[in-house]
Amino acid sequence: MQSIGKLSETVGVKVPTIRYYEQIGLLPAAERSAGNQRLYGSQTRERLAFIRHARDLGFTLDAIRELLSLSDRPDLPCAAADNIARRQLLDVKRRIARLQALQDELERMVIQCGHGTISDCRVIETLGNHALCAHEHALAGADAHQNDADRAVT
Amino acid sequence: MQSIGKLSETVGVKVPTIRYYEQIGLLPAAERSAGNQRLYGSQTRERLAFIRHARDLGFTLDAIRELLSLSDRPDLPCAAADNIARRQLLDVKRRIARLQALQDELERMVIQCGHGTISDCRVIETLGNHALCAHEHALAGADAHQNDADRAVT
DNA sequence: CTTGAAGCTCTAGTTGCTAGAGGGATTAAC
DNA sequence: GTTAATCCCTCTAGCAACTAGAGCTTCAAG
Repeated sequence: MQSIGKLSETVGVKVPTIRYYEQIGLLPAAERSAGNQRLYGSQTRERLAFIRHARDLGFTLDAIRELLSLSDRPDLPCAAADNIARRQLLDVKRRIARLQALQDELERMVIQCGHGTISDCRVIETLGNHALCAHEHALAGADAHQNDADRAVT
Repeated sequence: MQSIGKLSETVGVKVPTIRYYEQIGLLPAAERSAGNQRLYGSQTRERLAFIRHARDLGFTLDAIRELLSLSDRPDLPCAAADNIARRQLLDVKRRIARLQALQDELERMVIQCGHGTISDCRVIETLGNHALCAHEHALAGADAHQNDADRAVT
């Protein structure tokens, strides 16, 4: 049985985050010592490691919740888990594509900077006048108004 | 002079977002009509377009605040603006690199899925056991505990 | 037995918005 | 001229996924 601090250390998740996961029901309520301190066994440790790993791969807590409930039912077909992972993969691919467009634009901006004064700064000018852009990045594409997922790229 | 709705439409920023920008001081307090409704001229419209464009390129509101205050002083050297853009570019590059690692890992997970039951699901198994990963993505690298910027990748 | 670290609960803050309640203003049709 | 629809106003609260801090208790080492 480990204290929350030890668990934090071994799994690599901060103490308040572990408490937060318990609070939102991702982790079961921990056992307590005589003095009301949380104690963890190997089962919760593994669950936390699972969460940590999935977070590292960019899954949302909601997706992780789903994956965890799937992993509790080993007899079900794995299509659902597969789908979640595929969705995540698509999401990652979309984000990469968008970031790459941003990278191009930023590179253009930075390269063109003549290091003079603000009044002829390419960075400021390009930001102020979208027409100077090489391509469209988020603006005026298929959907002029971007959605949350697009915003989340930052 | 435009109403907030028209401004929203022409610039492509939602009405509550415009009010929010005013509230946090990114936009000046708008003029008001006799009936207390906001009215906007071309100057604020341009400022908003600047903000919109910079947001699209992934700049934080703080960075945008800085860029805006720079653009108000055309006589200053443009090194500061250049630096902000360079920082942003580095950030984008780091994010792309990290997302690409995630993409690889997710692809491996998905490809190996035998479409059997959860009990032999590669997705679940890989998430539960980080040792199965091909490389290290965020875990156990130079710094075991990831920082905010890494998290922000989602 | 004391001291300092680690733990506890609770509230509030972060970023960049978004949603909703409960009202007033404006405009177009009739 | 009025009425209905649509806009706009302010204010508060909520989202994800934590993080930080206050003010307290418990534990482990010396």
